[in-house]
Amino acid sequence: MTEATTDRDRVVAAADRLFYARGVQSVGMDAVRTEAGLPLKRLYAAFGSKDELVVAVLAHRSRTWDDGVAGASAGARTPRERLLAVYDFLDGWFGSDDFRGCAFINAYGELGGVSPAVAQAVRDQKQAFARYVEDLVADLGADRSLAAQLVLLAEGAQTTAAITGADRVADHARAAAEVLIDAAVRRDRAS
Amino acid sequence: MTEATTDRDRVVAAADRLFYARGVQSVGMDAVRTEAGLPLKRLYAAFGSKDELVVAVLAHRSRTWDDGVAGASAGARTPRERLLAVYDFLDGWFGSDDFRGCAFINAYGELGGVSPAVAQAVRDQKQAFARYVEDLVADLGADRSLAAQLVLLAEGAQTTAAITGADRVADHARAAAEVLIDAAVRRDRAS
DNA sequence: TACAGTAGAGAACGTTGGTTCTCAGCGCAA
DNA sequence: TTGCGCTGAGAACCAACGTTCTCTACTGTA
Repeated sequence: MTEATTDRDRVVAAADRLFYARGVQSVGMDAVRTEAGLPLKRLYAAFGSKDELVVAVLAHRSRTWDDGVAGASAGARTPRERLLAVYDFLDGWFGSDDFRGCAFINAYGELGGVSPAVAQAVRDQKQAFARYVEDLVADLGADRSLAAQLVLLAEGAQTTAAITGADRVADHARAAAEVLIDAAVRRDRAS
Repeated sequence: MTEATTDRDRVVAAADRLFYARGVQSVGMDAVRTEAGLPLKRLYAAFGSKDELVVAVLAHRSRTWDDGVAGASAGARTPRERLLAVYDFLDGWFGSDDFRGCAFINAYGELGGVSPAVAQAVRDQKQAFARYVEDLVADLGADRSLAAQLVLLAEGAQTTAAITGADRVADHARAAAEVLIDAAVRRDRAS
């Protein structure tokens, strides 16, 4: 059981690297096997099919995202700071060498139309993030629609950073978020 | 030459429908042929390879997007209205039955890592849109960073609407855009 | 040493996909 | 009418891929 878990981890890590860099369908199971350094038999013992593996990779990415956001907001003291920490997290991520956009958005574009399991996994992740932002907005005492707006900025930043490769994308998102938060809080106080 | 042009149009329209609904790599050339109602020979006479076809489809989408945005802003009188018209255009698009996100973002996620031609086509489209917004922001007399912020909202709206299927996504983007525009104009006046 | 069970490496299998080729049928000039 | 070039339909071809199978080598045990 211990070895099986280790196999799963190794395969997921390898597949994640390859899928993220090249897309899912451009990567054969043989490439995954080579990257994981495992015989095909053990790969298929760990995951019965490529579909299963894709879903497992997305689940792993989901945990990584949650940890990253949580880590970035660790030092934040107020809901406002915790909200803005999301964009700081994005900023760090965008700067990494292998950054190629949001793996969930990429997977959805590639497989969402043909794989219900993938589509669902992506929806779950996006819903969880929206929920996270909504809770912080609620803590802030602002209107729920602020959360939707802040989510749009985060999503847009991810695709824009991936495609254009521009730096300062996260800065723009953060600056916009500040304006929106302040406006929402002011409106809230006024009413 | 006339027939060749018609063939190209038919193939591009057919491929666009299929690629957009299912992703590029999930659609075989045979399916394109069937959808276009053309013999394979004429298909390959019009486009030498699937890669060429993909690029042509993106170019076609680009024109469609430009026309859509231009059409939505036709009745707008001020730069502010023209900027907000972008989100009205998105709103109408999000409501269409076959909506499945931004074809460029989808293509980038699927093929950007392996096809330089696709990656470039996507970058070109996004850059053109950014330019369009920048020009309007300049007309407005606001700071250039406002344009970057408004682009993020539009991009985020497209992916969020596609994945979550929520309605009112474009409304949230538009509302946020109004706040950002007003704040930028106010800041501009103050300085 | 002899043997049973297992694990690794990669061949093999069946399918699919992109691309090319074949061949039958048709319009048309002499 | 006869032959010629072209067109359409789909078979054929080759490569790649997901998945399974085979065979060899090795480990541990009596």
